[in-house]
Amino acid sequence: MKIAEALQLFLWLIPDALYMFELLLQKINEKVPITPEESAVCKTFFIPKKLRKKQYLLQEGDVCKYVAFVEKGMLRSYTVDDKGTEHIMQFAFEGWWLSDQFSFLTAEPSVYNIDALEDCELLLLTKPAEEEMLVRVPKLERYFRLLLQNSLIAIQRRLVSSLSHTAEEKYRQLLASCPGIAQRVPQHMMASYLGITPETLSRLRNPKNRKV
Amino acid sequence: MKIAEALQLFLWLIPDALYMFELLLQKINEKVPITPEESAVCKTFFIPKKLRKKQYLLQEGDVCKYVAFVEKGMLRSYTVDDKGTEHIMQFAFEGWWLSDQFSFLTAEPSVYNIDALEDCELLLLTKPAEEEMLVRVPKLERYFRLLLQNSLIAIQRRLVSSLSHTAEEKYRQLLASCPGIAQRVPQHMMASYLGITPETLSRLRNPKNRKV
DNA sequence: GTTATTTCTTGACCCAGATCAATGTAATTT
DNA sequence: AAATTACATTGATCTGGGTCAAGAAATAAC
Repeated sequence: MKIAEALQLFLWLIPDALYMFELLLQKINEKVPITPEESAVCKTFFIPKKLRKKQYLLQEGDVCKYVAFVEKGMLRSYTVDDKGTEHIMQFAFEGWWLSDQFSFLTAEPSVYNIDALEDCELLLLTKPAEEEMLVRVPKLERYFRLLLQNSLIAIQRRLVSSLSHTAEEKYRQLLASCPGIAQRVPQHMMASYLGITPETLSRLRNPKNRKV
Repeated sequence: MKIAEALQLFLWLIPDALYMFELLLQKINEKVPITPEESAVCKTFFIPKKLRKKQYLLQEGDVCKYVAFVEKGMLRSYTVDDKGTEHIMQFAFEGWWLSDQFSFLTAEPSVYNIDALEDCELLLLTKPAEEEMLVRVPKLERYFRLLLQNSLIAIQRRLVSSLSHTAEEKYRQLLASCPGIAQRVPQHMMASYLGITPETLSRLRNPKNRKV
């Protein structure tokens, strides 16, 4: 608790870090209305962190110590296979959470890399901080359960899509579920996310280039 | 609570239903050791149910009211697309849990069907029963979190596999992660689970039939 | 035991998407 | 501004797995 109080004081002194919580609190309130007092308590548990483009938040082999809330910027998680090919598992934009749940929960080394695709402002939460926070603001249990639920549904939908849809259908579904992604993410990364080659994605975006 | 007590008494009168809890309690104890008293409390919340082969536990459009623990037998969950093709999402054997988490949690109509592939003995848990049980035996919170965690990891692994492996690799991975499945599940259902056609699966099982 | 269904195998053929390769076009770096 | 490096397009060609069709085995039904 001493550390949390010191952090609170620290944040007070740095106006820049103050409005970093805006989006987080807004997102929480959308699902679980909380009082200003609870908001204040909540804030004390997060570690603000800025990440420059291309910097790692997590590297394969390390234990994932944080779940990250994205206030600003964009990240991705991915694996690298034996041939050196990257396979993107997830993107995360403003208002999204990202971590390796498995490594975070079990404290086993992660098989994922997470890095910044743009300069980022993050709010990090450690396991002990999360637990203490849930004791102090029990309402948030619900919020975190909803998050887990949503990610389970999203990944199920993606699995079905990858098993029974064509490349084009998968691409359309991605655009629909995440509008604006095409403007921010390089094409070859979307291809990796969809499990298709960059060439195929390019072709289906420019129907003129289709084979005869 | 009255209902739970009545149920307890009822079970006492039917020796057949008594040993139905063996596997469940064993599975729980593997992950979260509980006392005999806690076991006894735990038992009162489950509804034993037998299901004949081909009977439904859940039909598309209905709300999923139960999570099911499989004491005996085997089930599957699946969707049917607009062309009438079945897409199998999951199998569940003895010692596994099965439900549509999304429908169960949100009480919205399910998009899945769940039916029995063999005669089954199940233990059903409703949402209110689950909540009450977790209050009475808080240790189980951990058990259920572990379950959710594991299913998230399993589905992630399957997604990676479906995006970047060949049909043969996916099949091998299925056999490895679920030994004995080939002896119990019809081949065309494994094909559906893997997102390939029955013909392709047949060919890769009999390498002689490979094309030249 | 015979018939009907369901499941599995095998063949011939086709196509979506991969691979290989070359060129064009931003972005970064120096 | 020139030079690297990273991304995107386009073409030519190949292939894993799909589709269609017809038997063969195995189960279930009567």
